[in-house]
Amino acid sequence: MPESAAVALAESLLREQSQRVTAGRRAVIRALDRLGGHPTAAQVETAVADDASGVHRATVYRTLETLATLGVVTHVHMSHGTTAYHLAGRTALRAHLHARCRLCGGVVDLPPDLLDDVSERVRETTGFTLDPAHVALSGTCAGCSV
Amino acid sequence: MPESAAVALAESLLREQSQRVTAGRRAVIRALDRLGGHPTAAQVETAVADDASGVHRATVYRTLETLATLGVVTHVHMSHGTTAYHLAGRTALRAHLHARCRLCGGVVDLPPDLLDDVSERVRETTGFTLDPAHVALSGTCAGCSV
DNA sequence: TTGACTGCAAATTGTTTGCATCATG
DNA sequence: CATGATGCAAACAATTTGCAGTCAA
Repeated sequence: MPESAAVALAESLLREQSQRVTAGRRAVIRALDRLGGHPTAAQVETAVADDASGVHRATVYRTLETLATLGVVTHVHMSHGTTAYHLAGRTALRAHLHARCRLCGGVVDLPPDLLDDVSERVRETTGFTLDPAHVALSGTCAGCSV
Repeated sequence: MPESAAVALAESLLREQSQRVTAGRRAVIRALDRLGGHPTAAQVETAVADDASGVHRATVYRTLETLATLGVVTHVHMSHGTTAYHLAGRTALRAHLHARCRLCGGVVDLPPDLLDDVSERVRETTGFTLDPAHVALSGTCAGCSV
């Protein structure tokens, strides 16, 4: 998906759900698009400040939460207590999984179906329904394992 | 493992590694033993206060960290940013996994080998080495799924 | 005795909230 | 022009740190 297309899509998703497209929200969406990867709210805040200054920290958090509930962005909780966000492309019918390197903090994407059979097994034996996309797994990445 | 045995074991593990056995540390260990389950640092703090008052919050955190590095306790990071602890029994050759209900906050234990083949697959394909015991998986428990 | 451990208070980090004001739809 | 979004400042929760005093070994 080309860069600005993701931004346009996000804005139209807002309008579809009769949400206001404000300068702050647009700045957050642009920042997410520009940053790519899995930025934390704090990183988005910094990026927004670089772009369109005057957008307050609280607005960034409120906007990210709103966008998440509208399905415009996806969020993952990281092991050390922060939350990472990224734009949910139209093609992302299902959110992929994440693993975060405990040493360098880098995040790698994992296939969405990675834990399907494990989830099934857990549900059968314990009644617990896993939602593996909601938290990042932990470990050490290839670069840090040397 | 009987209750006081776990406490005695923890203290001897401290001595073995030439660490001081102080009143504060003992209170933390007793609290962990008494609480059972997967208490957070804040819950341990409260329990310690009930038992032997005068132990400071900072001491509880420092003690839990020390005990963790010494292998006396195990810790798991929860999705909402807290950390849960429990005494690492001698028999726990390998730490089991955890899943936390996003609705009620309850923690269920999962078998240690649950993600063995998934981990293997991830390592082969991406070079990332998972450590699945380090973070709690997320989802909804049987009771909250109704 | 002495260095590790503790208490205290204050700083940090990440995030949220109440309220008055502002601007989108 | 009404309602929902924003800025601001202050509250928040969980955790950490510097420092001086204390105590286990």
